[in-house]
Amino acid sequence: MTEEHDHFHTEGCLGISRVLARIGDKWSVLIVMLLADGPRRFNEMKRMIDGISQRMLTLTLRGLERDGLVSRTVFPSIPPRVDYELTPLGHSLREPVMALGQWAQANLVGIAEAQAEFDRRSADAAAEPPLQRAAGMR
Amino acid sequence: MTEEHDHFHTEGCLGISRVLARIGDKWSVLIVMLLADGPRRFNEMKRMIDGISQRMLTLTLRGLERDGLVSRTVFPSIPPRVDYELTPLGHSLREPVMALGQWAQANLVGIAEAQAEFDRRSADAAAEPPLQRAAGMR
DNA sequence: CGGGATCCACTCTGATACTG
DNA sequence: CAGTATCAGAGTGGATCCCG
Repeated sequence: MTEEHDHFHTEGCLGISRVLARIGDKWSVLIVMLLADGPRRFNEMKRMIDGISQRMLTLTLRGLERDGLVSRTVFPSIPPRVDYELTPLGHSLREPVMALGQWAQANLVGIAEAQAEFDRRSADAAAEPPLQRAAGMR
Repeated sequence: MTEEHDHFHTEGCLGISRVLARIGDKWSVLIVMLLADGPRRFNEMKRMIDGISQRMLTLTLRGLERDGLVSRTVFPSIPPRVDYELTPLGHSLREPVMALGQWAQANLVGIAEAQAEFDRRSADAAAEPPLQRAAGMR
């Protein structure tokens, strides 16, 4: 069942990769956080996120629904109405995600600084001649 | 700077997408967890993870180094030796990641069950005729 | 040993058009 | 309104070869 291409101490973090594969995409977390306030309709969510295409909203909601994080309720009315809502499991995911978000905000500047310095040093390294002039290239 | 294609309550979760874009890839978390035990050499890590290609190991380490999560130390010996180590920032990331991992493990079965039922219902839906037989479904 | 460079396969995402 | 279907482009990851 569980493929073990990583054979160190898998016990501690086998599920992380799984979870990250699901919520690590571009929209899942945004949708979960959006649904945290309560049920939403399809186009309502589309408008609120609006960088998202209807395709990705559909696909992401399907994935979340498949994993039991989101429930889908169809009202057979005219016009049709479909509500998406966080399941208890989906709500429970909010806590660790929020923790990650708090870490992110707490360290945003630190990361930005590290990036800036890394890029600066990379630029420096690229600026100096790539050839060895140690032998006295005349 | 910060593009706002999501205009709901961005304050609460703007950094999450950033962080997920970094650690949400296939190997970053694995590497961070691996380095949690202490410094490791390049090929040593490659052997321990072993599903990974040298390319992705290099790329992932570069990304982590750029964000200040991992430090790279070169020993100019023969053969060359390079150690990778978690920075304090990298170590601090372990906590929220572990929280996510614990959530994952706590809910692995629930997710698997949800997936199984979803797939089962999808199969059912695909099996029955795609045309409406509503006129006679009493 | 620790990479860099290149090529290729696959996936993910978005844009567009059509359906019930 | 709430999707589905198809296509095209970008991005991601792997395999291979090469270099210091």
